[in-house]
Amino acid sequence: MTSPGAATAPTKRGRGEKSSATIYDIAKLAGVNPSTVSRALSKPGRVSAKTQKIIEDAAEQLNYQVNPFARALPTGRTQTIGLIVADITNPTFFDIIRGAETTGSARDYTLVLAESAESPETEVTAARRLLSTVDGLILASPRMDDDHIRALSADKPVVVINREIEGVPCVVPDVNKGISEAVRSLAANGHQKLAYVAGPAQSWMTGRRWEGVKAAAEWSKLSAARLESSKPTVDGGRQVAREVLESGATAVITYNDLLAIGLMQELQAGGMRVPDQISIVGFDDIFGADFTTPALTTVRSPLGECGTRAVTILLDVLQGHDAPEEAVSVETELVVRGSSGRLLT
Amino acid sequence: MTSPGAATAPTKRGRGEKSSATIYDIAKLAGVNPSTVSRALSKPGRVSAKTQKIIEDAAEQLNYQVNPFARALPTGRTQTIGLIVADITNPTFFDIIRGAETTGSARDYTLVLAESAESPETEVTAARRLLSTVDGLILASPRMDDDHIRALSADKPVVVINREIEGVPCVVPDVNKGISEAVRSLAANGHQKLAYVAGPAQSWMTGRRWEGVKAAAEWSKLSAARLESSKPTVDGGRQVAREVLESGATAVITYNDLLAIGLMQELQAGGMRVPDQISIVGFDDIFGADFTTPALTTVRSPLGECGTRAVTILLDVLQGHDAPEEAVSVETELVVRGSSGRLLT
DNA sequence: CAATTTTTGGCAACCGGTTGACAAGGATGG
DNA sequence: CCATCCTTGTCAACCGGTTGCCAAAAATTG
Repeated sequence: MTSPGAATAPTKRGRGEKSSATIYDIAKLAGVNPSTVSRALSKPGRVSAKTQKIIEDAAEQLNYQVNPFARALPTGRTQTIGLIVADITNPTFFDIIRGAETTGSARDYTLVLAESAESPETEVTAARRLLSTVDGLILASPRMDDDHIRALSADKPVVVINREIEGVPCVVPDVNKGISEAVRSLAANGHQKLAYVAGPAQSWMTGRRWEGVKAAAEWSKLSAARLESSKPTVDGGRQVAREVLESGATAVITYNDLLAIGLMQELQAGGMRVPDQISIVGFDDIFGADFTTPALTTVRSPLGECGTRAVTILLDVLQGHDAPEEAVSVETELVVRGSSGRLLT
Repeated sequence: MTSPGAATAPTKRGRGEKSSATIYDIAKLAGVNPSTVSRALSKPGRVSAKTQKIIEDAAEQLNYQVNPFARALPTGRTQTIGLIVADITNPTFFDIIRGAETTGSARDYTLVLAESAESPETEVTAARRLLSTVDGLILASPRMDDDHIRALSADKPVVVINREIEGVPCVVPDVNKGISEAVRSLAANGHQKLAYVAGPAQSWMTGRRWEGVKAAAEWSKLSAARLESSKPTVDGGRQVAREVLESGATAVITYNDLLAIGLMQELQAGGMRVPDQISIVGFDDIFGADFTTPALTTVRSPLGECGTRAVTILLDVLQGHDAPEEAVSVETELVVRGSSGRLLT
């Protein structure tokens, strides 16, 4: 213990006690049958307190760890949940991943991560592959169509984030609160022409957000125009800048923060002053949204909470509880920073 | 086939062909022994081309997928690699995760992710837990001590990113090139007093970077002072701003970009102009480093490549190749953006 | 104290693959 | 044409747990 100095080869493959003990070893040591060990360790109350203790001590002594595969084989339970995101690079998912990982591991579930690279086909493949090795699946902003998702969901529990699908448990930020706050704030600052920069067509959310913006604008008596972006990234934001200018809008709400940041950079590069000449409001409040100058005003979606909620629902379903009938909605809110404000002409 | 219109309940748990076929089903269909099926499917060349074909067709027809658990049980091979990062929230790891996931899934390995929340103990626990279910492990910027890592590495292949450990394969950005570029560039811009803002004490990298800075500064005849930060985040950067000012340095290199961004924000809030009055250089070139105004000059570590290389080495080792004797080093380079430049007094 | 019910532990089959040992069948060589 | 070697498929054991069924033991009851 004290001085490992004379050890032969520290890097050698462990042979001795390393290769983990089995319930058979425990059974021998405790003088009982392997099945009793199995029961003592996984069916609380099934064996007497006395034997339980003996077995637990033996297990402790042998430094026993269940072999997850041996367990999974007959039971199908893997203590593992899968998470598929469209794009690992996209910071929107960072918080979701984090929320899911944290909540999962708090309940002794391991998170398995896969990426679909924004492609519906890759997504389906990845989902199928994962599904066979996990107890349940979380799809964050899935790109595949509803039927595929329902098919997966027929096999094992599935929870969807950022999209509503009839018959599948969903966690969806309720955009309306945040959007109306945003639009009201813009209206209060004297804006009259509003533009919405949309995201990818496969994204269910982009439509949802546009509707919210349209409705809120109507309510506040603003005009709202919808512009399309090539891709929902900083680059896409830069590319849409010209169209924004041409639209004559003085306030822009974008499908996500990345677009907003790119848009702002491009407009500033062209000499526009934000927010004096144009206000920009993003969506999601991703990591880095406050790195910009001015810092980005944005409608925050509690992404971390989405991850957490999704895992919670999933694990509840796995324990036999019913999934919530309706989509679980989490609140969004406007985070006012420097990129939106009064028009100075 | 054509019209499933009259199907009873599409969402019902699949019973029929859903619950996947086994090699026994294939064997029956193909009229051979299950073990022949096993060989046909995993030992190329072991069965005759004719039977091979028959079996493959049958497998196809039954839509066969191996049961990973059944396979893992006798062999120990899981087609899975584990990745442990200190903090999922820290964007430094985003690219590593991404690189690892992409490379892994290209070679049909699934990535399992765990977080240590910056705690050495949690990290050891997570590592132990993961180790039993994966074929190999990647530790990104591990916080646990060398001996723990060697112990893990004695059990299964381990690759370390961002730290060098004798006897364990490592992928480490070679900071010297980037640092000397940075220091030279600062010197060329007339700076004479340099400060380095260090990261957490457990981080092996922070020392390494400080040494690089010290050596390069000496070489370029600059003075270099080392300042400590409370934590390697935006907030930590803000807190260290006063010390930086007091140090009298006109150029600052920080342990990472987060610190640099926080520092810059705080200095700007206090009326300092960057880079006119003070130059700031970060480290890593994380996502968002170019969101700031001015955009952050930084020493880029090719994090994505680190992830990729680590996975490659790991999979090579798993296939029986030898691990590289020495730490694999990937190049760093200075990315000059707006936050560094000539001093205007 | 015997009869009955409840606890508790053991036996053995099973989950779905893998693999060493072996024998039948085919090819080759002397 | 027979001996020999190689190819190819089969048998059976095994990986490490889980679980239904049963019987022995213990606890309860009349």
